[in-house]
Amino acid sequence: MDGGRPGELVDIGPLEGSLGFLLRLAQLQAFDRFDAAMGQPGVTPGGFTVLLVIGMNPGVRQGALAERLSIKRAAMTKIARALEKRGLIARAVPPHDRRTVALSLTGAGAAFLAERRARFAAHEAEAAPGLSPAEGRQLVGLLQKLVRAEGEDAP
Amino acid sequence: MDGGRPGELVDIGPLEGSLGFLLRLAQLQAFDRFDAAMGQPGVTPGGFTVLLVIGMNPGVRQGALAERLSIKRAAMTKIARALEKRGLIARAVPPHDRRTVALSLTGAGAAFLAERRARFAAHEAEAAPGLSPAEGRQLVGLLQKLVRAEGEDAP
DNA sequence: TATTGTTATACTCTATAACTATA
DNA sequence: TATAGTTATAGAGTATAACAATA
Repeated sequence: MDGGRPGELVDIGPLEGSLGFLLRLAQLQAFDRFDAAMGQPGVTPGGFTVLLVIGMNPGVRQGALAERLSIKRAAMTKIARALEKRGLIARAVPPHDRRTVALSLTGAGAAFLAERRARFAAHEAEAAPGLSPAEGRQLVGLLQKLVRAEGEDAP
Repeated sequence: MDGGRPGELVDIGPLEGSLGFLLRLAQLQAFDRFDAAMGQPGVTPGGFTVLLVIGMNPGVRQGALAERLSIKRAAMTKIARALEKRGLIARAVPPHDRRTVALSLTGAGAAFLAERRARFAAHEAEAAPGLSPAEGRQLVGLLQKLVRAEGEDAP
């Protein structure tokens, strides 16, 4: 697993300090850690995220949720349908605007979320293996700053 | 495009400081920036990465390349085949171990890479929009530390 | 006309398992 | 038997375009 037998050394040159490459590796690692922490009965990071945010915003419009999470509307439809099919969320059409769909947790969804929320909190607490708590906070702060700069024309 | 009309506010709670969620947003942004910088005639970040590393390690074994880039062998087969089909790399079976495949750039591949390498360097230079150069280096440093801690049992 | 959600399609990336040919 | 590459298959994620219902 060391990846470095003599004769097998591979020089990745400028990738060593490439933000894009490092983000990919970090996300692969984050996925693995999420799976390990949240465990067995099928929750993807995306699905959990959606459940969590619906729980915090009962009746949230499906499109508003998609926009907030940077998920395309078409993709959100699939996610929401799947969660509804599993009985974790309810989808209702409000009378005042019948184009929209309001999302909320079912009892089962709330229970499901409650049970995993503690695991998620623990997962986030030991968020960054190999980094001190201060470094972890620093990393999060830098990423927030980076992400907020997205698409802004005038700094 | 502001995503914040009254009545549309969506509280994402613990996601605000979630490393996994921020990594996803940052990677989406990095993809967009890569596309904008590298432009038109089809190079995915993955394909470019593979080309770049083959260029720096002529004759590299396909499996060693996959391991170094954290790409599964099966996936690397598809990528290498596609690059070969486009005439950008050559695949050769060395006589001393005929199970393996050694990868190298063709003339066209070398030209293709040379033409894009400057663009990539420029892309990396302005790597982190909204971050100062010092913050950018700090972010890269923290990600490197995070990624290196991956799978290590004894710190 | 514009917006919301839906469907269809496609492409990338990832993961797994079974197969082959070599060692 | 072990390894390198291949193939097949599956799933998640993303992106686009066209569509229906509603505003």
